[in-house]
Amino acid sequence: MPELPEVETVRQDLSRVLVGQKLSGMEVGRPRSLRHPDPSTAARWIEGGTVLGVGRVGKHLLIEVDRPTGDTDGRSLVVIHLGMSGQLWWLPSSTAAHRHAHVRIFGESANELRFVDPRTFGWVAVARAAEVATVLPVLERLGPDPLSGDFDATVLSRRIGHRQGRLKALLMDQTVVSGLGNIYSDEVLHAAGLRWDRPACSLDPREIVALHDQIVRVLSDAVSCRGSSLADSQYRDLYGLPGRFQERHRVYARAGKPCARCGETIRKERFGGRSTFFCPSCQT
DNA sequence: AGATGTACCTGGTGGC
DNA sequence: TGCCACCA
DNA sequence: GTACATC
Repeated sequence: MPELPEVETVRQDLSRVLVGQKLSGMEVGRPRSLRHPDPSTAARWIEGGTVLGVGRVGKHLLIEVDRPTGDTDGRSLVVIHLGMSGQLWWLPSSTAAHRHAHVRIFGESANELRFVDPRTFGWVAVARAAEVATVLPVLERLGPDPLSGDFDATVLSRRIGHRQGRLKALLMDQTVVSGLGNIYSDEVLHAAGLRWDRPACSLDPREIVALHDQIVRVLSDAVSCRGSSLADSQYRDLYGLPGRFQERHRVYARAGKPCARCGETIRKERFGGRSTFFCPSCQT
């Protein structure tokens, strides 16, 4: 399941191969995977354009394309969310078709960007720069990205406010802070020594600082390890290679094993229909 | 506002 | 081997 | 991973 570190890893690799690349077309195999607009209009908006840069906010990838032929303004944005099982592959466009390759974006170098997504929860959207906010309101509602400049303990404290909900729900709420999912919220909470079911507003200033610091530290470490690839899992980078951060997980998928910090047995509980891992002793 | 359940999908795993 | 419940 | 309905 791609979260911020996995998306950031793909962004870095994508930036290397895509910036300066001229795009020659786009093909949509599964309409459901294209959020906006229709396939032929989407193709028209990127055809002949050159990639200026690849950005990211939270779990969203933003590919910036200039439009030399542009009808209104000069730029388009290709926005991609990988959902639970989405992958992006950069390969020769002659490579054999794949059952779950739902969107293909062709580069001039005879390579293509393939959006592969078995579970189909991910999506691709194309928007003209001026209409992004209108067409994808979800982007406007995102909370600060932890690896950007606008996230500090004060911001986090203000965003926690008087929220009574559980800490893990807060971390996974993309409108509070963007990029954390099931794996990294568990890892961050363990690193900060906080229980997942603490009411968010029960944190004292010292704990808020610890939480902020560990959000930044855990995500940064995970990026430098190129993300997490679970045993049965879905995440692979642009070239099909797994990340290494799963080797550093301290709680996620480690139920029954000893806590690396205190030796107590890691527990697994159910929260919001998904697994939550924590140390019952050193997370308070 | 918060908690809970359901829906959207496919594929791999482990049990019997 | 097939079917199925369970998980991501 | 997310959106939405319901208590």
